[in-house]
Amino acid sequence: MKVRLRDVADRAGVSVKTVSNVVNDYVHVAPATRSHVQALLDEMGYRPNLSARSLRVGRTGVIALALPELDNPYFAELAGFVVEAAEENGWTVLIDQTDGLRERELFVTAGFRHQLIDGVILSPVALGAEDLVGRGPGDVPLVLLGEKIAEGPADHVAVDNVAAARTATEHLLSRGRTRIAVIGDEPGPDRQSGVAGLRRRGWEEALAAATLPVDEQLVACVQSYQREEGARAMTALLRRGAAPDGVFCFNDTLALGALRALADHRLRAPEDVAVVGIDDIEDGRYSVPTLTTVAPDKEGIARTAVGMLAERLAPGADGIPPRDLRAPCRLVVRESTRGPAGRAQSRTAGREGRHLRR
Amino acid sequence: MKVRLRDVADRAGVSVKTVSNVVNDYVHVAPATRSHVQALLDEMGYRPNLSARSLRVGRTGVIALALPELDNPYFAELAGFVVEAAEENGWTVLIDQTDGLRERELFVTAGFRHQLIDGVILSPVALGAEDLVGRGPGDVPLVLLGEKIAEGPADHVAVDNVAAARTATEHLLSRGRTRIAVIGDEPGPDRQSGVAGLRRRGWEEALAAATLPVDEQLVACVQSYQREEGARAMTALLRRGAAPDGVFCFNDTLALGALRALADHRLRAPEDVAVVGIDDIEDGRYSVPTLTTVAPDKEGIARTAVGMLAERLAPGADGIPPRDLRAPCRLVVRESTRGPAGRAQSRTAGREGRHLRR
DNA sequence: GGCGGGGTTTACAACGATGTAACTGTCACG
DNA sequence: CGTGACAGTTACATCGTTGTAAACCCCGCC
Repeated sequence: MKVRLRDVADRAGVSVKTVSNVVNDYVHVAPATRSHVQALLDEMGYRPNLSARSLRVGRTGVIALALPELDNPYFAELAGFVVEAAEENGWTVLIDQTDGLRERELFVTAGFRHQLIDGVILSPVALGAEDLVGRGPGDVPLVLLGEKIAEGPADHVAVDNVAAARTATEHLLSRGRTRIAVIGDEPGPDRQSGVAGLRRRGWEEALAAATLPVDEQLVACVQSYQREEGARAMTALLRRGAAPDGVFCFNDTLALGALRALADHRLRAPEDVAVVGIDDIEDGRYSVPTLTTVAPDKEGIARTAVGMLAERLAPGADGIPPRDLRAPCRLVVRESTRGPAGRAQSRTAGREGRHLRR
Repeated sequence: MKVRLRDVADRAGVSVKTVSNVVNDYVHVAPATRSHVQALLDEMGYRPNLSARSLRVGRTGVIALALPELDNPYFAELAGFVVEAAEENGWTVLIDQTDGLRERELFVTAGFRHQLIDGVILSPVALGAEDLVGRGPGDVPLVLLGEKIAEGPADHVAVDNVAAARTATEHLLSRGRTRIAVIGDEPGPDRQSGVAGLRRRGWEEALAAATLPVDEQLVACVQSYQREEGARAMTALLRRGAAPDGVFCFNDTLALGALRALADHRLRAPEDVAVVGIDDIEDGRYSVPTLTTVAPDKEGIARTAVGMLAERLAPGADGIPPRDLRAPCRLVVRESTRGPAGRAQSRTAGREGRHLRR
């Protein structure tokens, strides 16, 4: 059933290596031999055994993408872009779900599926820079996504979280809101370095620039970045008395949860409370109301990450010091801070991004 | 940097095979030898070269999951479950995005990444049963998801689309709706066999059982199953004059798009138009209004698919004829057909499914 | 006619792991 | 004391592919 070089070689009456040469477009093959062998290759349906090839050449053409969870739309969309970018490099993507568990993240960086993957793109949740010391040129090339580990020993791509958060907050301020809450702070050890800490800092900076005080009553913590928690946090904020007139959620799923909670309390966005998120996930373009958000350049992030891996894998790239790139992001204003659009405008909702690949 | 069996064997003063035996928990190894070798394995940080191992044993422990698109929440959630189920079998999942393209789907079934993957789970969009003739026991084991190719030459898992659609329609009927539209029909060659055809048939059956006529004015076609198309189709329905009082959308993303279009037209769900979808995606639990849906057992589908692959890969399973399994689904009633819940009730929204893996 | 130099082809040895079969011992048993 | 049985260990071949270096052939040139 399986056709090997050997089988083709036997029938063609040439050596195995010659067939191999044809397969690999080696230059010095006589035209007659080439076409003869090629015909047999096609006829017999030869497919190279990639295990054997990779044992020999040390590359598999597979890279791993390790994400906390796939059912978070942000990661799902990002994964889609990574798969696309990888494909342009002739790579296939193996996806791993870490669930944000330290153990699994460590496993991934340590060379998960040893020798079966050429490189790893990881979006760490639990890992800190200290977990990566001791990584050397002998380890699998690693590219980190997101803010958790900046200035570590590995390549790194992220949005500028502080700037993004400031943009979101400033937008709420520009809409005349003065009691601006945040949803998404995370109590815990890495309050400074984590995503939450950075986004919170952006919020504080924007408030300070507007000479507004930081009111701890307006900070809602969450356990995870999912809709459920956003709804819970919003409800908690509303219960605390003096309600906010604007909420900056640390991501879109939290924001969608918050919108849902507002609806439960018969409050309207943006009239009663204006809501902003970060991520620009597809859902936010069709929610009721549509969600204002700070959109990271997901495609750019994916391409950059894949590109960095490509460079690491190129020969003689061992010496390159770890790089740290920022991806741009832009504000996308929708109904949750602007109010319902007219019909003409609203019908174009959702056309902002790419869609419908086919 | 890389540690091979050979390296460990040299330092331990034993043969390569003995080290291999320790690694693989072979029984006949003297306890003293075992602990000695094990200590060295740990110290030197040995990791098996999976390329070499798979060349030898013919298995890689990697299965491929080929989906039309990852940014559709239904597929993203399904992918998450497949990754989980695969992991319990010690497998890793390689994800491929077919974009619903025939060419790519064919490529996948033909043994994509030859010898690097042990099996394939494919959710076909463009492929028909005729494309799979000629698959033999020598090919990669294949499990199909979804309705496109029933009774083909490969294993198959799907929800009973006709029943699901009937359930959805009957629910609308039970809420007193009589002008029930559908969104999601697809004009084209496989009108009968495709998902759209089956779901449409369920709708017709339910109407017939209620002695209601099928009104072609109430059928809205789409180009894809995304929010944008749902919104477009809903708008089209509203423009056609006699508006529907209920809409059955062939999936949840279409339904969310439809809800959005209703909001644009200042219409309320369910008061003016009741809306039902299929898929039970996370977004529908938090949308405004929350979305009534027919929920397939995604986790069950994933486990079944992985389980079928497992059986195919078990020794001596070549003879098993292709199997065809149906996954159950159940109606989940939410606001889009029931009206807003009281506060106490609404606070439990979203707790229906599993959440928060960590 | 021998020699050098190319294009073309080949034999052989890897890559790192594991299955097979054979080789040691050691012990029990007749 | 010879014989088996069996635990423990090993040498060797093998999986399918590709890099290396050498062989081969044909041609032109001295």
